[in-house]
Amino acid sequence: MNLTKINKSKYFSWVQCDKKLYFDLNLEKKYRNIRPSNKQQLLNYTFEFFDRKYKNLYPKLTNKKDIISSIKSCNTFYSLDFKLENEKLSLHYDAMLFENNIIKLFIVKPAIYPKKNYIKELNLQKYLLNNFFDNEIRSHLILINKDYRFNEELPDLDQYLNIVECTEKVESLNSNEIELNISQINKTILSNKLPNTKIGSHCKSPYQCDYFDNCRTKLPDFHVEQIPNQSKDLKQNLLALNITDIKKLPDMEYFTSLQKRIIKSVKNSKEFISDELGNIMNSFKYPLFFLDFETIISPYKIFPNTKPFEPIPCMWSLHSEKQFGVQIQGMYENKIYYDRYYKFTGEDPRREFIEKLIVSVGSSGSIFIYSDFEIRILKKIAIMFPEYKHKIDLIINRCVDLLKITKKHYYHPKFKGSFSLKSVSKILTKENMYDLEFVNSGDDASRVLIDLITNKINSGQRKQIELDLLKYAEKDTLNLVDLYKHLKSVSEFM
DNA sequence: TAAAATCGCCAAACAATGAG
DNA sequence: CTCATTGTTTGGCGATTTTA
Repeated sequence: MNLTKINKSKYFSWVQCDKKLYFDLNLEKKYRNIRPSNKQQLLNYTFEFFDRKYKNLYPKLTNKKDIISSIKSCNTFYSLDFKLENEKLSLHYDAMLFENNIIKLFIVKPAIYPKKNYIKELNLQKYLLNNFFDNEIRSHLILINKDYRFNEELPDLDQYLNIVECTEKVESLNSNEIELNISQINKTILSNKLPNTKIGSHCKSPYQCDYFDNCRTKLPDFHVEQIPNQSKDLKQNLLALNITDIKKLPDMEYFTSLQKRIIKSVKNSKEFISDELGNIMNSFKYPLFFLDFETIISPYKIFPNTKPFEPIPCMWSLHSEKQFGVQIQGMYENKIYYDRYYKFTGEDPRREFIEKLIVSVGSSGSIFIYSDFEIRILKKIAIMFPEYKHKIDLIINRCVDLLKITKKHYYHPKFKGSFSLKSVSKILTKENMYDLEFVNSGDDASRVLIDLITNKINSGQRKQIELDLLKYAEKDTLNLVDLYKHLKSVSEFM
């Protein structure tokens, strides 16, 4: 019988959760959420960097045989993008350098600091190398220097790439564990039975599992994992209690006030409305604005004069209610206006973004936002365009964070412990389903936005995707309007 | 009485959350 | 990834109390 060789993806699937590996092997691809990798461009940069540095010094080897014989005979070389395997493991290596009898190992990651799971990856690669050679191995990560400033030219790789040596961190890990893991993984693969692993923090760490929902179909609607801000202690206590349903929880002291409120609301199937909500909802000044920004974030250059991972504002959406509502045929109706800005052409939108926004929000009235994201972006813009700093500060002072108000003064069992605008919107009566073809979440929106701006979308689909994105952005601020109306109406009965 | 244990307070460190 | 915010845990430090 031929054992399936373990590769990196299988190994780390299992490390996260044995059930995840089972699903990887047994569920059809269509049920899986395949995300496009962000890594290729950085790999290309790395190859370019190594070629430029070592092409004239050392031979560049590509196949396993040459690599093995060169190391055995102490001949320097470098090698990019190759595969190494023994009878159990098959791994892909980004880059390697062999000089002074030392193997230098490199893994490329579009990130800015070395994370624990990257170190584990290096450790696995090192383990396989140790199977072939006794040489000293030094481990490195090729990351991105977040302080690098893109200019008109191609990035200066000496500055842009951040090569970090992690040998010590890798050596602090236990490599006996790998051997054990491998035999366990083989057992899991061979038995091919669904493991009955319970849900837990591993479902999101280090990455949110593709099968997150698969493991939750038969669980109580109000599972204790939905209780937010759980401390380590609380997690342990809940585990020890062995109660998974919030409704069955006994009264306990060690919950925070927010947690207690949520539990009470779930148990009574009743929303929570604070006494002060009414006053707060009556304290805002017309005209009312509802504002949302869309930004793009990328490790790579999109516009000159930006840094890696710096959010670049490209689009805003603004609903407004100019005056107090009037009664129309018995219904309390307010006229809502809509205004927006966007630029998908590939030119830097930042100046126009702020200039148009300043005009549109005028000089008075409360501006509702959700989270402080918009404020933070505005502060950055103010640094960039000091001539607008004063006007921007005035806008910031008019901002009201509906997230903060909601979290403190309102709860509905359907929030399921989450105060994100998406879960909060679920209680609003109007049809709020995100049911567009291309854009159905904030994630989709930012991905699509960046694809539009960097012109990665073919012209056939472009029009439709633009429309979807615009509709999505409009819906997002409309959700904010509806949330405002909802909070106002529930507080009026108090 | 001196050393050890305990307490209270504060600041620093850490973790979780939201947005994109 | 970032960054602000909020809440929690941790560590330091002196003062007080307990113990041998």
